[in-house]
Amino acid sequence: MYSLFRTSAPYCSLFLCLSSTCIRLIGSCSSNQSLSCGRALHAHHIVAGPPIAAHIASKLVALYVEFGQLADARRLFDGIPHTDPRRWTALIGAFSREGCHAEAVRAFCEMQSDGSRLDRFVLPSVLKSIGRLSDARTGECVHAIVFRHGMQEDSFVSCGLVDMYSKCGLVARARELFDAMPERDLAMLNALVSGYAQNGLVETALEVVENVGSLGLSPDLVTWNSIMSGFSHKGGDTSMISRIFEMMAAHGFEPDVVSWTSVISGFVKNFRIHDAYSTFSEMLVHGICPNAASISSILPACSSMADWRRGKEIHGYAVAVGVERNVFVTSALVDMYAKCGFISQARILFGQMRQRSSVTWNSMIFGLANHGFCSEAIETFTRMEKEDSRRIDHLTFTSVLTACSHGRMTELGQSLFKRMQEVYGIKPRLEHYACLVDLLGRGGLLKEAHDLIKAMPMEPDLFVWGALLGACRIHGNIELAEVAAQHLSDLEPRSPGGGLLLSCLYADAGDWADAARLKRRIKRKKMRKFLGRSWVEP
DNA sequence: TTAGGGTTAG
Repeated sequence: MYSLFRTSAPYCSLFLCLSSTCIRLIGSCSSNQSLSCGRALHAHHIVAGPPIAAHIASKLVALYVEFGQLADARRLFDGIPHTDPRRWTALIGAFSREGCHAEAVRAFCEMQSDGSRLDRFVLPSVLKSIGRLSDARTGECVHAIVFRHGMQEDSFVSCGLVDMYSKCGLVARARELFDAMPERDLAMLNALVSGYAQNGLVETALEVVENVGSLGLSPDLVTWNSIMSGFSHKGGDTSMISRIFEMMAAHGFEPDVVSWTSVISGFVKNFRIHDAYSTFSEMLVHGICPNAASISSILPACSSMADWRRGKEIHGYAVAVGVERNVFVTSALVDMYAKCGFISQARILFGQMRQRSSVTWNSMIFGLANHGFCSEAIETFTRMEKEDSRRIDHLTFTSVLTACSHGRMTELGQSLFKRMQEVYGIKPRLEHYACLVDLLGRGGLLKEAHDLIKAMPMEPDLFVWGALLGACRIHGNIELAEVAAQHLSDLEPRSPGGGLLLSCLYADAGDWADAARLKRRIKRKKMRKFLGRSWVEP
C-alpha cells in the first residue's frame, strides 16, 4: 500500500478512503470485543500486499494490546517503519491505556536506548503509567528528559507531569510545577485538584477551586467529581457529601453518573452497604442511567452480604443497559455469583467471556477453591498459565494456594509457593505465608509450619498464627497451640478467638479443668466475639 | 496525546 501511495497519485483518494474504512472497522472490533475480526482484517492486509500502512498497523497494535496479545502486538510494531514517529507512540500509548503500566515504562526505556527521536505525544502516556505505578524516581528521570528537550511548557506534557507527581503522592511538587507554568488550562487544574483530593487534602482542593477565577479558569464537572471522590472515599461522611452536592448545584452543575458512582463506591469501600444501595436507587430516581462503572461498583456490596436477590437484580440492570459483556462487570458478576453460592452461574459467565482480566481469573479460582472444587481451581490456574500468564499476580497465588490447602495438596502447594517466586518474581506477602502455614498445618506438617513462621522475613500477623492454631486443633497439638494462642493474644488482646480455640483443644483432649479455666478468664476480661449471621436484611 | 467514577484477598 505504501508503494502505491508513492507511485500512483490517482489511487491516493481510493486508498485513503479504504484506509479510513479500515480504521473504522478496527475501531468496531474493539467496541464489539471481537479479536477474531481484528485478526481477519490483519490477514486481509497481509494478503492484499505488504507492508501495512503505519497508521493501520498502529491501530492493530492497540487492538492486540487491548486483547492481551502482546506478542502479536510486538511483531506488528516491529513491522512499522523505524522512521515513523507514531511507532513508539502507538505501542506505549496502547500499553498505558490498557493498564499495562510496567510494559509502557519498559517500552519507553527501550525507546530511549533505541535512539529514537523523542516525540511529545509519547510523554503523556508514559507519565500516566509512571503515576499509576507511583514510581517517583522514574518520574523524575522522565521530568529531566522533558526539560532537556525543552518540552516542559507543552500543555499536555506539563499536565502529565502534574498528574504524575500527584499520583506519586508528591502533591507539593505538582503545585510548584502548576504555579511555574506561564499558562494553565483546565486539564492541568483538574490534575492538581485531583492530586489534593486523592492525597487526603480535600480542603486544599476546595481552596484551589474557590480561587481559580483569578487564573481565568472555571471548574467543570471533572473538577467537582475529583473533589467528590476524595470525600466519599474517606469514611463516607454523608454530611460532607451533601455539602459537595450543594456546592455543585450552586455552581450550576448537576451530578452525573460519575458523581453518583463515586459516592456509591466510597460507601461500598467503607462497608456502608445500605447507604450504597440507597444511593444507587437515588441515582435511578434522578434519571441517571447506571453504566459499567456504577454496576461494577455496587456488585461487591451484594457479594459482601451474599445478597443474591439484589445481585441478580443488578445483573438485570447490566443486561438492560447493555454492559453485561464489559470485563469489569463480568468479573464482578463472577465474584458475586461465587460468593452468593451460585458457583455454576459463575462458571457459565466465566466460560462465555471473550476477554478476561486478572480479576476474572482470580475470582473464578478463588470461588472454586472456596466451594471445594479444588482440582478444578488448580486446572483453571494451569489454563491461566497457558493462556494468560501475564495476568498472574499475587492474588492468583493467594487463590491457588487456598485451593491447595483446602484440597490437602501439600506438595503441590509447596512447589507453587516456590514457583511464584522463581518463575513469576512475586515476593511472598503475609497472606501467602498464612496460606502456606495453613497448607502445611492441615497436611500434618506442624513443625514445618512453625519453622516457616520463625523464618518469615516480616512479623507474622493474626492470620498466620490463626492458621497454625487451626491446624493444631485438627491434629490435637496442645503444646504448639499454646504458643500460637499466646501470639494471637499479644497481637489482639481484646479478642477471645485464640483463647476459645485453645479451650476447645483442651476439651478435645479431655482436659476439662484447663478448658474451664481459660473460658473463665475470657469471661472475666469481658472479651466479646463478634457474632456472625447467615441472613440478609430484607 | 492530558484531568473525574469501576471488579478479586487469608
